Amino acid sequence: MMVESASETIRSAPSGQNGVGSLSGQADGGGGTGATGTAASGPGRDAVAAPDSNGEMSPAELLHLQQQQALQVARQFLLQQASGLSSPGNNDSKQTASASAVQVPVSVAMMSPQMLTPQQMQQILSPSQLQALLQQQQALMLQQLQEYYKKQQEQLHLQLLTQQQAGKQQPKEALGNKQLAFQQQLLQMQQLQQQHLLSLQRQGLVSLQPSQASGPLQTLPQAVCPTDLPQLWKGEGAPGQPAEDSVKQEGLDLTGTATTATSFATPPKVSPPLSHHPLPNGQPTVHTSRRDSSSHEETPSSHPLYGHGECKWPGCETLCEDLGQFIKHLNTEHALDDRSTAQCRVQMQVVQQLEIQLAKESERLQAMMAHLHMRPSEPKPFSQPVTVSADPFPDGLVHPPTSAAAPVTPLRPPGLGSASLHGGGPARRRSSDKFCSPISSELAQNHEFYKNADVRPPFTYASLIRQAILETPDRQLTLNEIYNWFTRMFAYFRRNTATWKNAVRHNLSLHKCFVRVENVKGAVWTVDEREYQKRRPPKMTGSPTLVKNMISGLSYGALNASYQAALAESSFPLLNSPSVLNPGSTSSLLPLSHEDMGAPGEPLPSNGSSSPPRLSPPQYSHQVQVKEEPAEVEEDRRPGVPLGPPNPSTVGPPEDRELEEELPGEELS
DNA sequence: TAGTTTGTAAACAATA
DNA sequence: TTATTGTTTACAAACT
Repeated sequence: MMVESASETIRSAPSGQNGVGSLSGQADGGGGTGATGTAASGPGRDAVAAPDSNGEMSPAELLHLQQQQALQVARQFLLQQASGLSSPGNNDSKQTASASAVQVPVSVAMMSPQMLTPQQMQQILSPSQLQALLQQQQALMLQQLQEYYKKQQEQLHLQLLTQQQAGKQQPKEALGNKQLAFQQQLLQMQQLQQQHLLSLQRQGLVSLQPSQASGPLQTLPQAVCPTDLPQLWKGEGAPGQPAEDSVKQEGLDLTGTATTATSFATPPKVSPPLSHHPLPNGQPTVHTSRRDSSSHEETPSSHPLYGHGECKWPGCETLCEDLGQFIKHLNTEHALDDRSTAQCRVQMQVVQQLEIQLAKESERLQAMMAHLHMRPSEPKPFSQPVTVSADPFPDGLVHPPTSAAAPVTPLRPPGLGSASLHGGGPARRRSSDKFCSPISSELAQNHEFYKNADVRPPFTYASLIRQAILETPDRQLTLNEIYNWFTRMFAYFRRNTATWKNAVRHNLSLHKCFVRVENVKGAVWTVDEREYQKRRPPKMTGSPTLVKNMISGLSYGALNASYQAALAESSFPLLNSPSVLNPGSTSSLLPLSHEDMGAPGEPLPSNGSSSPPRLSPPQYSHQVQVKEEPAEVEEDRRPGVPLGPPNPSTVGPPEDRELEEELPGEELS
């Protein structure tokens, strides 16, 4: 990404010795707050189609705006439809259906069609209930759809008229583009409507009967289609302006307005083999499906492009007495030519776009439903950390989707004071570090946030370094890996590299809790948990029970894994207690320090016993074996042998005694 | 108010 | 020679 390359640029700049790099880093840090590429490339569907800086709206922007509005309403409708499956509405059809005393469970009502299959519904409801419900929902949805699309199209029509009046002095071509955009918007709504109904039909919620298929679906466009709309397509294909060009233009507009439809940038290069009336083969459009499902089967005298005595070709409302006349009209007016091909392409793009948008909206809806569904089991936002991939964060919950399915809102995560947000000058994070939740859970919770938002994490360098190290199975990292962890986890650390890297190195050297170990591969850094705990004595202001739990939690939470492995054989009384010797509880608490235990009042990880152990005992032993040529290096660097370098042979009873002496006292002080 | 902790900057040395 | 890594000192700000 841009950010990476930018940071690499800074990094490659002369930095280390003379501090030149740090100067550049400072200048960088002081100024461009939030103007980084991270923010721009952040999660977001909002990052699409940035509007022009000029005040006037281009047709593409207008179209985009309208698409957004339409989608918004459609989304609401979808949600409404999902939640209102049996909600006691005031609808007429609903009331008629309620005569059959259909009582649908609330749980059913809360489910979306995506969540509740017809089979499940059949299990829940009796056949009569099911049928009544289906009929009722069908009528309700059709009516709602009708109303909704009517409204939207009326609105469009109004806007179109306004545009026409305003654009009277404008060149005809520009006006044509706008009209085309409007027409396309209209088409999109039609398609959305049809597609929605089709999806409902697929799910068995709506049985698209022929009469209904040709009812609202076909009457709607007609009912609300403004009289001047048919001229749009005709005008668009007027002589002197090749339809292909306008479509290309439109294709560009689509590219600009499509949210994620990258395929629009490359419209189909080969014109699909067009016959006179059918749509292109293989095109998964609603037209095709609808034709297959309804029109062709039951009424051979009908045509998907013909309804209510009108030609349903986009933009054409030519009145045709009968089907024969319509066919004639179709063959003459909509024959295989450039214009028809172009219109067909537009339609294809419309359908494509709608499919993508529908998929996105469905995905969003499912994520929302999933989120709402799991909410009751989510007692406290911060007390229950969430799993992030393989991170060894203590948890026991299902991680809510943080990917595209659930876009991360770049808001300040809860619990962060304003001080945690980076601003000018050095950030003094102690307050936030003190008040914030445990770093692991906080990180887990806001992993995506910190990853994408250019926000300074409210943790000290020491705690971050420790977290980085503890996240690895080996509990050791090279300096460069620590760097990478910082940049990977935090967008904030993708800039000012000289500054924070210096700080990292400084912290590594400064704090005794970070132990440098010579490995075969080179030097790696480990965490001496005991030293880390010493660093900042916890404040035991909670209830006696809390303090007690805290102490016991600390007793093994603060221990390095390897050290625990060694201690497992020792006679250390506390560690020999059943709870401590329980591999499950031990491992689940392993990454926690007193800081991770949270501030007083926060739930202790004792309730994390239900969460699965994060590391298996073999992993501990794996950690033990890491350092091959260590001990002497350690000893002459640090006065006391850290428990970080986990060689069982070097870790012995003296350590145990030391721990036995120090631990309770230091934690209680 | 003094001491501590933390962040930042910088100088310097060792090493790849 | 250069970049990276590691150590150390100094200073300022926030906090205890």
